Amino acid sequence: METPDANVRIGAKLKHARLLMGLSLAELGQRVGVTEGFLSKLENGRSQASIGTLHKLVQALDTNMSALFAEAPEGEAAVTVVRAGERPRLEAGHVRAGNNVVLERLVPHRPDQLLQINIHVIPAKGGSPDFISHGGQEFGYVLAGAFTLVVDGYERQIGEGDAFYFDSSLPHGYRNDSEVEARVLWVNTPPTF
Amino acid sequence: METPDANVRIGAKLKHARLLMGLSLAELGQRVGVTEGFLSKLENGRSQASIGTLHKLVQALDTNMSALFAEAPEGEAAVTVVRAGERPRLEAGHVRAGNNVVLERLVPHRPDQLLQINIHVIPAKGGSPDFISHGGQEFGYVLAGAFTLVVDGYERQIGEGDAFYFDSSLPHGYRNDSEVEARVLWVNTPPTF
DNA sequence: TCCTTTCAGGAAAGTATCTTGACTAAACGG
DNA sequence: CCGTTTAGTCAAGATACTTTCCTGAAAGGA
Repeated sequence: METPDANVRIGAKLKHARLLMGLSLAELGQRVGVTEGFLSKLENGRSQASIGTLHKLVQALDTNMSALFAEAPEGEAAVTVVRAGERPRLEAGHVRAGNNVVLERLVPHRPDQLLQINIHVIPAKGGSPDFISHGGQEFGYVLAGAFTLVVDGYERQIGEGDAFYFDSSLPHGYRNDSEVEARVLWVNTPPTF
Repeated sequence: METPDANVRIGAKLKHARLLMGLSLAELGQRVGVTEGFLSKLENGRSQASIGTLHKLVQALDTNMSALFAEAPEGEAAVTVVRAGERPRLEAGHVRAGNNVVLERLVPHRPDQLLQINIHVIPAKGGSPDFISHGGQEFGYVLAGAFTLVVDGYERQIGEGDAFYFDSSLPHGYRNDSEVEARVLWVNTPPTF
């Protein structure tokens, strides 16, 4: 009847995983076959899921049971850490994702978020599907490889270790003419597409 | 539909400032004396505010007019690129710089900047001088090495490729207990433009 | 066997936030 | 005056999440 912290802890992890995937309760519920309301209860520790449902959940959320049940190392949810091997990879569902570009989400997507940060993995000969413009500013840092950034009609070659910065209202896009995959850490603010 | 771009730019800044204050459209509207709906339109560049309303807005949002109206540079200068070998290195003059920590500035410091991004080079056995707290949110990505992040009195080991983010209002600092230098890409959303 | 209890999960109403389209009233140009 | 803008309101709508109440199946007793 009472809700021991165990439920709250695993609920919080479920929520975190879901936000990282950029899913709403309804979307996740549809994929897993449970209702929005039940998921809400789960995330807030007001209900428990069966093992079967939990299994489907961790699969849909790209996690595993042991991660879910791992004792919260210390209990402070104040800092969110996304470990190197544990980032959800999004191949679609983002304006920018297309033409084989894969995004690795580094911060969960939530309404009060000021920043939106992903690693854009641009395959050789790949690029953004088209040019977009919106509010805010953006920044990038090339972790590996090189690519061509196109902003407001001007092209620039950006290489490993280089950083760039521009206003999001200018039409922008990119492509990778090289023979190797490029990995770019990309920061947007504010997250309005 | 004269200058849609300007409206979008200002709108984005307004939204950013509002999120920084943690206000909803309704709350801000109540303080300033306009409706939720109108604010929504403003933030999305679908309407313009009068000077009077704008003035009340910047006051409520703790900004000023000139920051709102600051324009992004035009043409080729629109994109700022900082090449890998050409970053200014700051050994002092920054709140965070101390105890041998060196900052490599990735974006030039300008008044209209929404983001502040540096690579923190934390030497072995080095760390931030003390704990600070301010407005906004911050994010980091470990380029190399490992270090210990301390937020709200709670410690976490962060390794290469890991990412983290937290609310800047929590007291935070870091140190490097390891034997090798750590390089962390650090993103701050400054409380003012 | 019957009765009770428990609980995973559903249905749907409720709440909060943001968006949008239709409208109004005041300013402004001629 | 009169037509045109336009800053701003109003209310409906779209999402996303929460909560209350209900059900049906399993698991006990006794």
